Amino acid sequence: MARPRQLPEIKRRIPRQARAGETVGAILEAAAQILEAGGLAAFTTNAVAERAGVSIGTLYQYFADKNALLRALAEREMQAALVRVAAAMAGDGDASLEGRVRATVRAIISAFGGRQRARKAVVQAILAQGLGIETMGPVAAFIARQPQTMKVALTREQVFVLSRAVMGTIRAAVLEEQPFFKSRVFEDELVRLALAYLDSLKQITVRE
Amino acid sequence: MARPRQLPEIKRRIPRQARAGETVGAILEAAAQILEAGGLAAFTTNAVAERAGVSIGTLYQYFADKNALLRALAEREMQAALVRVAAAMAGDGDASLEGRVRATVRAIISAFGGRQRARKAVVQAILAQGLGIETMGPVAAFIARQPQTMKVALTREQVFVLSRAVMGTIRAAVLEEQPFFKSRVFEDELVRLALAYLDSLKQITVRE
Amino acid sequence: MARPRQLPEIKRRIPRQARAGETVGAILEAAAQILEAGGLAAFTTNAVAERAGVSIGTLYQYFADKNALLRALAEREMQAALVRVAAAMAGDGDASLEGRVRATVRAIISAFGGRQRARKAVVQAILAQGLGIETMGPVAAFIARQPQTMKVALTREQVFVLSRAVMGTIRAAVLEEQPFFKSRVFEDELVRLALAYLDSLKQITVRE
Amino acid sequence: MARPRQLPEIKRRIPRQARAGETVGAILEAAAQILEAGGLAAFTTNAVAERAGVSIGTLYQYFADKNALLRALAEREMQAALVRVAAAMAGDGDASLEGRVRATVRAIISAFGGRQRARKAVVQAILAQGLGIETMGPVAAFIARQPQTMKVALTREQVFVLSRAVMGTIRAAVLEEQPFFKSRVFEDELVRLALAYLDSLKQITVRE
DNA sequence: GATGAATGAGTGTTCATTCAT
DNA sequence: GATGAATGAACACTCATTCAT
Repeated sequence: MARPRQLPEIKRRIPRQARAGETVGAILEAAAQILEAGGLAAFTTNAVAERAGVSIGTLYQYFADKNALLRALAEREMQAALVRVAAAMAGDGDASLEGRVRATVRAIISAFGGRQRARKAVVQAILAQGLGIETMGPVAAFIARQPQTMKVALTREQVFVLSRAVMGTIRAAVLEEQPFFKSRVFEDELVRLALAYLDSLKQITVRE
Repeated sequence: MARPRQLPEIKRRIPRQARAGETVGAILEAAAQILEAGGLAAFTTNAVAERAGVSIGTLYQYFADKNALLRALAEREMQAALVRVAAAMAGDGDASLEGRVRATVRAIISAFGGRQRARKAVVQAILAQGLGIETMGPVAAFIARQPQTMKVALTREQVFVLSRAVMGTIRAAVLEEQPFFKSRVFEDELVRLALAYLDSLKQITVRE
Repeated sequence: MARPRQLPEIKRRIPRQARAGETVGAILEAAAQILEAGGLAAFTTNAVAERAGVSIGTLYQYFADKNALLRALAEREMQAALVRVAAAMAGDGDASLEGRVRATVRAIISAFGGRQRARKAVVQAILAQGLGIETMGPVAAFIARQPQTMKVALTREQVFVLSRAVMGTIRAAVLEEQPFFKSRVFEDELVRLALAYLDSLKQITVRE
Repeated sequence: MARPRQLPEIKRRIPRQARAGETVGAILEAAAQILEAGGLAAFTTNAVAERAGVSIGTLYQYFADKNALLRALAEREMQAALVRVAAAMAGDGDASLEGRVRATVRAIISAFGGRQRARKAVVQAILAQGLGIETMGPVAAFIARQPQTMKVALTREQVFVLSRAVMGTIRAAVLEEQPFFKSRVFEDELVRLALAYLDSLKQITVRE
């Protein structure tokens, strides 16, 4: 009959017992599965709770509302993507620009490879919340940092264009479910795109 | 969006009278306004009907369901974008590759410039319906056609990368509401991106 | 996922068809019955809709929320009480002060006589909404007007004490479900209370 | 408030240790504070437990359910009011009828003076439980006893009218949050009301 | 063709209460 | 005795859609 509002907080309760940690994990995993199986339309708090094997009340003990759950999921997914990218780069001996660009592109593609639908839904949901790509920030920032190892100083517009062109193309391939998504050919073209753009910047920079 | 499923048909009734045509137009315009003002959350069939000044029953006389309305709106917007792109190219004397690329980029940007929120919402909604960019196909196809005027034959992956890189970056700027969205600098970088990629293809093609 | 707020309005839709008018009446009647039968605890919007024989959606087509329904009910009840009081006075030939006071007291008591529980619940609910007795204002104002026919000018505190003493006592009898509620003896004491207070005011006024 | 019914018992466990006594006290104080700060809407068992610094489980160790907590609170408040009334009378040398009536009225008013919101909420809640004024009984009984020191024997209806008229008027002032609530003028009128009524009874009694 | 009253499945969310630890 | 994670019935409310008029 009345609802006092609070500031948006992702988690309502910090789990202090071991059991609680498992519960949160189960809920997030269930959320990802629901999203994967039925997209955003099937993503209801009741459905998530049921699949997680917990009561709806328990879900709300850890997540303030539906959006908080979505945000937490997005963060988890993005964190995982970041780890993959970093790992891919660390394990690669090829320190050339192309080597690094390729490793990054590949890591992002493979990060989007599993559970495409879930990721798609998460992306959509995040956008719908108006949170923009900021939530995906870590990955974008990571991409943005790479050119700094070159002698080229990028403007913010150039960083934006480079990172969004690569990620936007990958995202389009995911969303459109393109068959060549994981092919070597596609990867090659993305690498070419990034290198060509960086190369054109270097020439200009040198020229001036 | 709930209820019994039927074959997806955009329009339930083809308007044959002038009055009916006006009604459809009014509904679509109302839909765009609602979307612009309140985003997807405010986009309810009742709200659209009310703003259009028709009864909810009348709305359903022309649109099978909410999604059909959204699809029709997307088509209208895309058609308009296409007209702008074509017009921009026709009116420009600069027939060089850069001239054409720039005109295209500018047309797309300006197409997204008005009613950003509405367009954002439409894009989200279209994606949510799983229709992918196919609905945006005409524009993508248009972009894809341009390189053919060069001596370069593009593979489908290359067409995809080129078109999605440009559109994806623009879309990201829209969705993230970047301040430099309509700046000349941003436009320059997009042009550079496209030209650099095309240039890298030419070299390779020539080489082989 | 989001809820735009609106100003509190009692009715959401003004019924324009005959059918709608009946529906509103049925809903209010059902609300009164539910309240009468089970008190505030049983008063759920779903229960009211079901008893009214309409869908929950229809209820919300006419009442913005649960409180709006309660407010509408309170107004209806208070209006009815007012009519009874006015009618009681008009039909009585005894124009003496005691005659008028007695008629008023009797009308109020009998107004509270039917559907006591419903009235009790309405009163509680109105108070819980923080609307205070203002909603019951018409009756209180009516009471307040009576002494003006005497030669006594009452201060606002005196009007308050007189009206609330009478109504408060009656209300207490209702809420406590006192057995003597409708007895002549109880009525006599209320009349005595009002007359004694008025009399004490007159003496003072005269004196000064 | 839902769930299986049991016999109404206020306290589930009688605290025998000092620590337990403090716990009960802390819970009641927390309950009063919550009520004062946020009204009945904010009064949840979890909120009370949290503010009291005990776990929800502990709260339920001492109070069978939410209503029991409310009842205990009402009793505590009423007891405190009673003490004030008694103290006010004992310390007053003016043993005249008016002196005693005035002291009583003043004590009740001041009892309602602090933490008005909490008291208002308690009153509402008690009424909502259908417990009526019986819980407030001690005070009413106390009031009722006063006239016995006179030579007037009151009927139960007269006791009821006298006590409820005074308390009802004060309660109305609290609930309506009247600005003159603590003014001398208001107190005067209440005293006048009580004396006038008592006086009218004496005359009648004497006459017959 | 148009209307708009009516529908009702479905959603997010709360909170009193229990019980294993 | 104390804890707090878990429960789940219950509720208010929305909105796409239908169909009698």
